[in-house]
Amino acid sequence: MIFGRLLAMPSVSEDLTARGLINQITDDALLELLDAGGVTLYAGFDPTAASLHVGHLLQLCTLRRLQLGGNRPIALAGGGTGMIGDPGGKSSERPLLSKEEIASNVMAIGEQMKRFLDFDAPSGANQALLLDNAAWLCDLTLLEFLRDIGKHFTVNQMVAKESVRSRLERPDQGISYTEFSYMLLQAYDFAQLNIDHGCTVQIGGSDQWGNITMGIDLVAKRTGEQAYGLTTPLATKADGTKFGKSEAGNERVWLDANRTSPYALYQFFLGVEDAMVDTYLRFFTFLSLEEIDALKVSTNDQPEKREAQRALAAAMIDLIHGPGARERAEEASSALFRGSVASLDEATLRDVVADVPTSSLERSDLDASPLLVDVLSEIGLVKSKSEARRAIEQGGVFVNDVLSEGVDATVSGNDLLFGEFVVVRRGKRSYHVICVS
RNA sequence: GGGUCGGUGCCCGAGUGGCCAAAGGGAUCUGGCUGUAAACCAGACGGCUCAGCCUACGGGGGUUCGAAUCCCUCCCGGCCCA
Repeated sequence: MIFGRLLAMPSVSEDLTARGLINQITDDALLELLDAGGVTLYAGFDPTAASLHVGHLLQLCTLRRLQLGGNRPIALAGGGTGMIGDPGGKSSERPLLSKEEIASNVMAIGEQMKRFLDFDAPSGANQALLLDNAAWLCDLTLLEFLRDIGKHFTVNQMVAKESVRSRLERPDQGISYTEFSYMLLQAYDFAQLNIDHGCTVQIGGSDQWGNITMGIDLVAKRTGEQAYGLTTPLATKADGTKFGKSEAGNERVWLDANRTSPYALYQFFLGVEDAMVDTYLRFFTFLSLEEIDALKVSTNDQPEKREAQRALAAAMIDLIHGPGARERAEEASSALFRGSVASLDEATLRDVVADVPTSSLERSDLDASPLLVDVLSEIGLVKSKSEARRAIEQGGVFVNDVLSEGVDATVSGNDLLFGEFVVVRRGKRSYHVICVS
C-alpha cells in the first residue's frame, strides 16, 4: 500500500533533492543511475552498541528510500572496522571493543534493520543485504594490506583529509596509527563490496566524504570500475549540535524498546523544535512532500497545535515499533499531558502505567511513610538524595500532580490512586509511576 | 632513550601553599514566559545522617600547622631531539 503510493511519487533523485538529502555527490550521473534502479549501494554502521539509535536514522531511512526506488541496499556492519574506530569527529581515541561484543552487537543491529530494509524482497533483485566487514577484515594479513591497499595511497593525501587534519591540529591530541588506518580499511570495504556484490555506490553523512572518495579511488585502481559516492547532510538540532548525539540527562535515544520505551521515543519526537520539525519530516518520514508541506503551513500558522511534531512522532513510532506501540504512546501521552493525572479513570491509568517508566514498591514500604526524597532517589528519578532535595526545594516535584513542598515531605498510603499507583513527576514532563503491591 | 610542556569537577578551562568543593564558559536540571517549541530571564549544579561532615584537582609517597598548588616516584598524553 505504501509502496503503491510511492510509485506515484517523484523519481528517486527528485525525491532526494526535494527532501534536502543530498549534500554532495561525486557525479551527477549517479542520479540517473539511481532513478533507473538496480544499483547496488551501501552505507556503513559502527556496531559500537547492541542497538541503533536515532543518530542512525538518517542513513537507515535513506537506504530505505533507495530500496523503495528499486535499488539494492547493503547495510555494512563494521564488525572489523568497529574494532578500530573512525577518527572523524571525535576529539580523542576511542576505546576498543572485544571481538565477541562486536559480533553480538552486529546481530542485534541487523535485527533492528529489518524494520527499515526489506531483506526478503520477493523478486530478489533489490533485496537488502546485511554484511559484516569482519568477514574480510579479520583475516586480512598486514602484509596483504600493505601490498594491496597501502601502496595505492600516499600518506600525503591521507594526512590532508579533514578527519585526520583536525586531530593533528589539536595541540593536545594526537592520532594513533590505528585510527589513522581507518580510512584505508573503509576504502577496502568498498572495493570488496564492489568485487563481491557489484556495489558501486557508497552513501554516508557529510563527514564521510573523504572516506568515500578514497574508496572510489581504490575501486577504480583495483577493478577499473567507476564507483560513486553520495553524502547526506548531517542531521543537527536547531542549535547546530548533532541530532541524537545525546539527549536530556545525556541519555541516548535508542531504537531498542528495552532501552528507550516507545513512549519515551514518542515524547522525544514530539518535543522537536519548530525550527527543525520540517527538516526531520523530510529526512526521516515517508510522508509525501505534499503532506509535509501542509504540516509546515500548520507549524507556521498554529504552532501550538504541534501537528507537525505529532505527525513526525507518529510516523517514527510506526516505523520503528509498529502501529500498536504508536497508539499506546499517543494515548499515554495525551492522558498525562492533557489534564490532571488524578482525574484519570482507572482503565486509562493502567494503560499509562504500561508505557511510562515505573518502579514497584511493597505496601509495607509505604506504611513507614518514607521521605519523598528517599523514594525519588530509589526509583531513579533523581541521581542522588541531594538532587532530590534540590528538586523539591526548587519546586519541581509533583506527586499526583500536586506540588510537593518541603524536603521533609513523605509518601504514604494516602497518595495511592486506585489503591495501587503513585504518579510522580519531575519538572514539566518527566513522569514516573510507582506501583505498590 | 633524552629534553620539555601538560594531566583540575560531565566537557572546556582558570587557579600555582591557607580566604578552594575550586573562577569563567558550555552542557544539564528546576522555576518564569509560552505551545510538552525556540529564544530569553532567574536559580541550582560532588555526596551525606546537610548551618556540620566526608570525598575530590592522573596514582602512590613525602615536606608543612596547612597542598590542586612544593618535593620524590610511577602511569598517561603533546611537542622537540636521538
